[in-house]
Amino acid sequence: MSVTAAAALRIEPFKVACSSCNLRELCLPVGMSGAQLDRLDELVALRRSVPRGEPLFRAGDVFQSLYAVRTGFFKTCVASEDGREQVTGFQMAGEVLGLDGIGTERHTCDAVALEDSQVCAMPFHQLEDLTRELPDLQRHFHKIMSREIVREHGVMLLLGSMRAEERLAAFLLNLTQRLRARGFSATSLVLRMTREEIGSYLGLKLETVSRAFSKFQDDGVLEVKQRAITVLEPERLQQLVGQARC
Amino acid sequence: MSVTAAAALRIEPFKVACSSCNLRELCLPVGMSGAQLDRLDELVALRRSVPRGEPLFRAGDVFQSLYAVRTGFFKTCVASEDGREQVTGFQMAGEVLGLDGIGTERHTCDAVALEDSQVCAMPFHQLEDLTRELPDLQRHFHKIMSREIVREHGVMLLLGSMRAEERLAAFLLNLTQRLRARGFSATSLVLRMTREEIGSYLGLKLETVSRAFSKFQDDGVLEVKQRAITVLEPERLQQLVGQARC
DNA sequence: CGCGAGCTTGATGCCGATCAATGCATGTGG
DNA sequence: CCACATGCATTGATCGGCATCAAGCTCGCG
Repeated sequence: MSVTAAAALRIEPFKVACSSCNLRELCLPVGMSGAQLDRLDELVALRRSVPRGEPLFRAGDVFQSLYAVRTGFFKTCVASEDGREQVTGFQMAGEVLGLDGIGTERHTCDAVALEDSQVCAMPFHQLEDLTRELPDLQRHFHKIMSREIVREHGVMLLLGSMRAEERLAAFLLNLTQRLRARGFSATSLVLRMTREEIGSYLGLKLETVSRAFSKFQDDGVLEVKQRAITVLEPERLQQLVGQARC
Repeated sequence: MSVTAAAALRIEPFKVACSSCNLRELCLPVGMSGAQLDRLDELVALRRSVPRGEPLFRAGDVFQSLYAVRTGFFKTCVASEDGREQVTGFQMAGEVLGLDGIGTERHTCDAVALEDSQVCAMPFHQLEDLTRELPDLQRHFHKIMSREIVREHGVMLLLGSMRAEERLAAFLLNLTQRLRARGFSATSLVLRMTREEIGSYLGLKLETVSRAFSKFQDDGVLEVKQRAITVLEPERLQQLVGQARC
């Protein structure tokens, strides 16, 4: 589908429904009953397509909705005044985007599609209203926010105390785990992001990321063909992450 | 009343009440009316004292309550299996502890008092119930979680792309801002944490933190006497943080 | 007073940044 | 179909910032 055709279909003609979505075990509706799902369906009325390279939202944009990734892949990144940029996360199907905007009513980071993607938009104030009626939904929403905080703790640990190869190993293990949870192979994957984006996320330069990939390949831990990665020895990646520094 | 509540009241005979707390403009009750505050007062029935060096909770503990710091100072830290530790934050009066535990029903980090401290415990399930009745409280609670996410984005930027002196400058500016919001001097402060804890938070070794302090002192930006810091030229700290890398 | 925890300061070395060149895949126009 | 441009990745050489190792120093406290 061309970019312009995708734009024309910005409001999808198909009925968007959590109740019939194959991501409902990963997304916001986890653990909700049929009647509850119907209520959520009313809320999630809008599906949006985001072509590769385009932002779903930008820092400074007024915050209105949370977004659940339906298909595709995103990165979120923050920037300081002087232009330094930091990728703060990568999001795949079933994951939620936009939590950063709740605090200030404006988004504080950019969310950019790394491939042609679709999201479900959930107007936040309506979602808040609904969570007051549906305790299960409220509970789950709070868990999603809390887990994001815990995930970021993990990234801080990585950035604060791991060496380059350990960081990349942790990153790859995290990716494969999330892919496996979505029914994909845990051993072969195609990276959606560049070496530079991986580096930004891991606090490394792209050359260092590239060297680490090559090292892993030389050691027989991975097979690397540009962005196509095959994990040959996952347990050695695991070792690397759990290893003491020096 | 539970045994533990009775114990706490023996230590602390005063009625704990958000409505009469001088932190109500910084803490959970921000922007709430008198009637709403009364409801919150019912919830926050328990005050707990935590002596310096003692944990308020530990990773693995069952999650039951959020805690608002009333007096004192805390650090939170996560550890990986191999013993690496990362300080993920420092919390002062009016700030909330325990958000990490919501996702898994267990705490995922340690919260340790850096000086003799007091916290208000808020049983989380009761808080959730109350937020369903008080939209203002719900809104504010969501903002607190979101701001924690945004704060961590900032730390990721710091850890991923700043050099040692920039990190320390950013840290000091953040501390002084928060102290000023509490009515303290923005120029003179006493650090509650060791060089090692600062280093852990900033992804540096304690020697590097110490050298950066000395450098700032030599440059006339700070006066450093062990943990007593005087900021002589805040604008130069600000410069440092906003500066491009090389 | 002497001990110990925490802090400072110096010397050295290493990891990853930087600079630079080359390789490789994709796309575009002649 | 080839020539060429472009974006991304790899690889090598060099450099620099921070970690590491190792003494001293300061201050509070029993």
